[in-house]
Amino acid sequence: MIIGANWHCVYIQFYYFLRGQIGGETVQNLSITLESGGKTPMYEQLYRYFAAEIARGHIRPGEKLPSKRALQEGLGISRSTVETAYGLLAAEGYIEARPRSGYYCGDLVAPASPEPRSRPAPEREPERQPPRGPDFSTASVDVSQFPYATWAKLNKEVVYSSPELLRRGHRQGDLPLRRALARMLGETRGVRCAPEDIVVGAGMEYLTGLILQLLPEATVLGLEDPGYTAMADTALALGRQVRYIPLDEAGMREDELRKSDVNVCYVTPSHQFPMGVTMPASRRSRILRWASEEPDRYVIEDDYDSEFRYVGRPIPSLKSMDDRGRVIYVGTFSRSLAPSIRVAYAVLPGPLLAKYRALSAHRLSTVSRYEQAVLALLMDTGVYGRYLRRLTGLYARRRARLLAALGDIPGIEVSGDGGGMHFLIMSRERTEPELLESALEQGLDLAGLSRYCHRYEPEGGCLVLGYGGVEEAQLSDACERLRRALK
Amino acid sequence: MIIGANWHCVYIQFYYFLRGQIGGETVQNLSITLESGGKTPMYEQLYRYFAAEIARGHIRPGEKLPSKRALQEGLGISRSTVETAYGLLAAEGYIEARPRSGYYCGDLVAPASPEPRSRPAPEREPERQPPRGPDFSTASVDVSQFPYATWAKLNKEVVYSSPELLRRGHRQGDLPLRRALARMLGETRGVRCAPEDIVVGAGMEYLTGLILQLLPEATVLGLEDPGYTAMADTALALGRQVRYIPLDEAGMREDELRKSDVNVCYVTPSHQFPMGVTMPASRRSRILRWASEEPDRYVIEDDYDSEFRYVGRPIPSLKSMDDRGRVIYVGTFSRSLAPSIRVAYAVLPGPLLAKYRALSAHRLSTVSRYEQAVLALLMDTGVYGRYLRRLTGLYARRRARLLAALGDIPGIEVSGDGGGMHFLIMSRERTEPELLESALEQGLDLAGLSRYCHRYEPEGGCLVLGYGGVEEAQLSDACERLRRALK
DNA sequence: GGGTATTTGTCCGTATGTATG
DNA sequence: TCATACATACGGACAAATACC
Repeated sequence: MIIGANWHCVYIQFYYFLRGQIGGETVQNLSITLESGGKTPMYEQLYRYFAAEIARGHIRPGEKLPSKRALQEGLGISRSTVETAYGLLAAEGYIEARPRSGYYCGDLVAPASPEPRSRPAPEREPERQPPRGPDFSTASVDVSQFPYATWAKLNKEVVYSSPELLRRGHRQGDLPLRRALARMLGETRGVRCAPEDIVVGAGMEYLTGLILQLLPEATVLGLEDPGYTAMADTALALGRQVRYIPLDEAGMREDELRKSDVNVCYVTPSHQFPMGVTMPASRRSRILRWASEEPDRYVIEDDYDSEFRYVGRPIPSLKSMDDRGRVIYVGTFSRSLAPSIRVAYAVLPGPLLAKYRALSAHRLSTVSRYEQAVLALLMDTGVYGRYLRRLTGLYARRRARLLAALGDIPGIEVSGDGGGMHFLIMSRERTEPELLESALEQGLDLAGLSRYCHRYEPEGGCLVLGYGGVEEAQLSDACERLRRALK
Repeated sequence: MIIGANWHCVYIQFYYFLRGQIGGETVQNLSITLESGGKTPMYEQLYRYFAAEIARGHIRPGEKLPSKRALQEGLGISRSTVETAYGLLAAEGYIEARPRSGYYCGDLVAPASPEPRSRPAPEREPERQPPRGPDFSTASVDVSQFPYATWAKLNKEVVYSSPELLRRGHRQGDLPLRRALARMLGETRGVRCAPEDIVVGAGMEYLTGLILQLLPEATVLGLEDPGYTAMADTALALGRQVRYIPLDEAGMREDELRKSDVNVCYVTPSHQFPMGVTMPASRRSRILRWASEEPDRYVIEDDYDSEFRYVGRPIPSLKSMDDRGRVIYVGTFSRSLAPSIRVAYAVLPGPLLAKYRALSAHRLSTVSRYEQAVLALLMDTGVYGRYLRRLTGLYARRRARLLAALGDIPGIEVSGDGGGMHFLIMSRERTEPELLESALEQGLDLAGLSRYCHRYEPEGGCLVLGYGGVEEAQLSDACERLRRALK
């Protein structure tokens, strides 16, 4: 850039939206920089720009050019400048005018394929392939029963209901949703809370990040080992210290918790991930006692997969047993409704709620108000409850078929299958890599337990088998492959 | 709790969704704890629970009770247990059975008003009142023209399009949206980027928080003074150091920036908030030069309100002039579409993108995929572009009327009115509190400049007047009130 | 609005433990 | 010790009502 010429140079952006097709074609970015006061008049710069773009095939035959007014406003120049340029282009057949419709690119001079842009796109991240074999990932859930029609109908109602829903909502989430959540949590999880105690946010990761920001910087977070690795990532990204607390058959060990310097622990009592154990009431009250012994101790209760339980009776949530305000309860719709519905919720104890309100004075909830309203209606009308029950039945049948298929294989033990959408397969005779390899030979991409472990070393090989995403039609085949892999 | 009796005690949560009405009624949480193996049989406990709830009016006449199967599954007990309990209740008139429909609360024994729950709700946060006078807040935007019908139609199409949209999407945001964004940014802001460089997130606050997490912990963030206060809140909550850099009539002062120890600065070049100045190309290139001089320096360009510009020519975005990969470009749909649509986007330079990918290995995008798809369609079909042009015209007319109304008032100066949805009113004769008070006398709740200032002290009184939210019907009245307040 | 799948009260056979004779 | 009755708890089959598409 020549200094001095700067003052005569005005950069102008090209303001224009293609009437594009949705699909796989290459994105074409048009961008002009015009100079006024230079030796080339502006109309000529415009003319040259479009002529070149058309000649290179970046604007293709039949494509609509921006209207004169759009260019005028977008570029901040006079309409006659655009008119002169378009006149030149039209005279030479680059474009043709359709009165009262617009200018369209002519079909005379286009090369066969558009010339590539000068700057190459950076290395593409490979897009996700649709999996061919059965999907035993613990992250997948069944969406085949999703109430599409109801969702679409409620959405339409909600959009047309009031312009108010386009304006700024409540930062903790809109009241109807929080009210519905408070009722649901009371009825299904024994969590007595008011809508005022609830914060709604865009997904569990966002919400746990938010909670960690509400806790003092000196917080030492205790995580389950093995456990949910994303929680560790979130904590470390926020600069919080992390300790790994071993589990036993009742969940996080309270004695180990006491030996550590942890002051906030994160647990999944209803169906521990990945071990699948359910924390019994005795351990729950021990953990609560630990939390109540120091003023800044908290328990983050991730009520993971509590919606799905097949054997035994429900155990009350930690939060429902918490009379000291030591439990931060979090839950999500990602697994009960769909992973792409990014709504999670937290019930905050008073001090944290106050800190949240002070911290996020100017913030809004991170969830679209339309989606909040649809969800609230879904719960209030009972559709969500019925859907949950149907899903539970579906998963229960799927689990039963899988367990039956695995039942008579010698040397294999299944555990953690009382609820949720995954269980563990343990083999004393074969190691995890051996198991994974023979699964891969059957076309099964399974997960080993070790990826969730920090210090813990399982005896023998362990696989974590999620069945939420296994399609019903593939189930027989999936069972067969599993049997062959594990035999 | 009696130790020893623990082993015979099984807690059971009441699993049940009301077929509720949507509305203002008090939330009623029901929750049972049953004991099996004690001396009272379970059906009797159930019976007593419901009888008490009905007698207290917590379950009201005509209300539906949970189905036998819902209770059976939810409580993990037998259906006949529920049946016995319901039979007793029905025999005594508490409830009545409607075959093949459900059990409903009878209307014989209900008290006039429900007995309050034992635990009182915590102090309620006052819900937002709808403002009566004209809304001159800078946070409000005009949603009267929002394409409701198109939004609802596209949403329906999207919901029915594919179950794939319920599954886990791309963590940076789905490709169609990023592709549409890349094209739009190229066309309107000269930002040449690939969809791979874009990260979509739930609102500007979330995204800036994310970006700050990608920057080293030792980062010192330079903010505009006066400026957007939420950015400071976000940075401080994440434990980042903050410096305030003064402005001049060209935006953030580069000389002051150099004097400071800042290595990442946050600027709003297109229409500075709140001063409303547009950073000229010369200052932009100076800021860019500053950023390129040290390896860890970055500029966060918040292209705030760049969509709306009324005078002069567009100035290219900083990002479009950035050939060293020093600019993090961020934008949002909150102001161009609606505040409740929580979608913002960032264009990350290579190293930060790599860090993002490493950090968020297991995360998903925080925006609902349905909403992403609708937005992509809105852009691809040109609806969004046309809507933006219509909005620009609307705001331009509104601005003109306001400026005309203020034009002949002596002692008043207007500035920062070249674009966006707000401008500044300065008075050399009256102080800010005086101005605010006389505005309040006219029923106008205006914002003073001082609330956005850290060290900066404006000469005379300054008001920040946002006109995005002033309703068209109220405009004449609003002008009149303003004139009276400022005279 | 109409066809289909699911939900729901009802009825009924079964199992287990306890009290009674 | 054994037979019987009863109380309590469990789950399958059926047809109507309802929800969902």
